[in-house]
Amino acid sequence: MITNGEIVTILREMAALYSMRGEAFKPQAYEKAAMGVEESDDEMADIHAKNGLKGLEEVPGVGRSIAEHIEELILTGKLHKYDELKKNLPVDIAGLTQIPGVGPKTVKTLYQKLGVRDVKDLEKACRTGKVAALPRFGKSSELKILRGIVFHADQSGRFPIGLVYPVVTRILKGLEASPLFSRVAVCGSFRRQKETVGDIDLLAIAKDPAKAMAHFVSIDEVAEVLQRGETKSEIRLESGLQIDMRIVPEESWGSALQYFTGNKAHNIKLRTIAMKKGYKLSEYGVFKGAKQIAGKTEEDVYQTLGLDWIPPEMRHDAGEIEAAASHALPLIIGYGDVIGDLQVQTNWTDGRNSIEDMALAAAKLGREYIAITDHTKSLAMTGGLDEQGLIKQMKEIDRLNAKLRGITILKGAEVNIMKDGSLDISDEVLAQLDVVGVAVHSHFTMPRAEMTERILRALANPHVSILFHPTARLINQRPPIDFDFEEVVEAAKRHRVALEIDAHPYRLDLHGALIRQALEAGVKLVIDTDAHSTAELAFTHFGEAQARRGWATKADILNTQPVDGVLKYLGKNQRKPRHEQKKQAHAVQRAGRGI
DNA sequence: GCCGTTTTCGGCCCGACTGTTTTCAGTCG
Repeated sequence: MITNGEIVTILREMAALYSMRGEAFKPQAYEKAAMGVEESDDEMADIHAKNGLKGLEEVPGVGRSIAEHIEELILTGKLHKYDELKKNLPVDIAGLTQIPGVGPKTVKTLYQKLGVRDVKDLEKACRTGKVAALPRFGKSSELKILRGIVFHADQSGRFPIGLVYPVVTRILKGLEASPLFSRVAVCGSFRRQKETVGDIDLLAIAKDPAKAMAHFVSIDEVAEVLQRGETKSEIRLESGLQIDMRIVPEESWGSALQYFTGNKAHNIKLRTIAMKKGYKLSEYGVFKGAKQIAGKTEEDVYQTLGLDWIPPEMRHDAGEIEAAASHALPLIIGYGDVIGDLQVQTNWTDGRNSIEDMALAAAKLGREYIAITDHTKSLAMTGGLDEQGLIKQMKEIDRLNAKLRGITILKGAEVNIMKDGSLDISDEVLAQLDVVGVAVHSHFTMPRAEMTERILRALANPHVSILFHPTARLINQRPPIDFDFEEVVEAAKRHRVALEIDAHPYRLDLHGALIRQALEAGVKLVIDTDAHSTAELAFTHFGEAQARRGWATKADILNTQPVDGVLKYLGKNQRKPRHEQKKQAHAVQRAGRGI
């Protein structure tokens, strides 16, 4: 099956190919369509299977003609038009244009004049000085391309936000402390708290921009200055992370903040709205003719366009603009609203710290309760606990709860879902736990139908309270498992099982679109850190960001409530079966005693 | 090629930086 990613790559190449032919507006159209596919929550193949060509045409930027292209790709895996265009230019366009400074026109010139087909050819051409000899090229163009190639070879792709968060926070603090800047903010995907960030966009106000820029390009960790101007500069840190800075006049702060936060699709829509109202929107403000009518704050930019202010996490043209226009944006959960953590690992299995250390560290962060959820026995590599281990751990938790003040420790487990959907801990022991999380940790590539069955069977166990990291993806490392999310959501609702937003920076699972889908079905969610050390207990922030992107309110997230509320909700999940079990047990006992 | 509270035709987001040009094309975000 062809994936959205593959379709996006082909549409982007088509855009480049048309651009090389000097076509005027097709390139933008294909670019836009690529963006629409990229932002789509659903696979094009699924949309096509359900609603055919019509369904595809509903994707933003996709019209009749591109929908037919996508259909052809889905059905045959090929695209005639693409092959035809490519015949004249049989080169690795996607690869070449990934190199900074190399765009479609450059690719064309390089092929026609030097026969460059891929990055390897280009590197050779650069090293032999052939590129510098081309018209409109020179020594420094050649060097820039070469540097781009070398950089790309050992560092490609995007960084998980959790990885860059400490670095960015530190740099931001440093710049804020400098008297040269009167204001500094991080924009871009970092401000939107996207799961991964490609580079960091800084925005600043400075009395003396030249001096301020000079300071910026010489901060400690800089490995290379890529660009340096009066109002715009780019640097690369030793870690490979690129940081751009723009300095804007004070009266443009709000519109610049808005503009550089994006995302692109969101911005294009805003500009279109501005245009229709007879305004012009740029990073410098909202203008009516030559007169600036808004832009000092982000709020007044949105207001001038007839919109409520939209939280950055929601800005990716997924209905938020329409909701803002009709004043129907939900009041989403705030940072710090989560007061408990329902997935925490300790040194009883693969965590680094003791139960007590984790509890104390969580209390320090202001958490009111945590659930200890160590792995279970079938996950041998983690030293998973068996029934006896869990019973022993419960006693230790009782001891600590009697001793510690200010935090409640709940008894839990991250119970492994076996290949057939059964759980590897007996119901008798599960019944004694406060929090039974279940999760998939193996056999990730099962066919969709089987995987769905597997999860449904696990959720049907009456003791289960939470489905941990439902898609099991690892960002940049492992794709999500394939299952029918709709069916799982329905089952979760039926069995009163909460779905987890795992805040660990490599998981962030569920992601925004799935969160919205779960909430629309009326399922409750929890935000957990999945911490394996005391330091990782701070990950909650990233889970809250995911929840905000998924339009979740405070009421949608169980662990924004005090511990009693959570236990009550989880208990309801278990009460009936537990009650019946007890009745049964009593009956057995009575029978045994001959009563 | 897409799209529509100005449009089914006629528009299409906007601006900075670089390199190499002697006024601007290409790239990027």
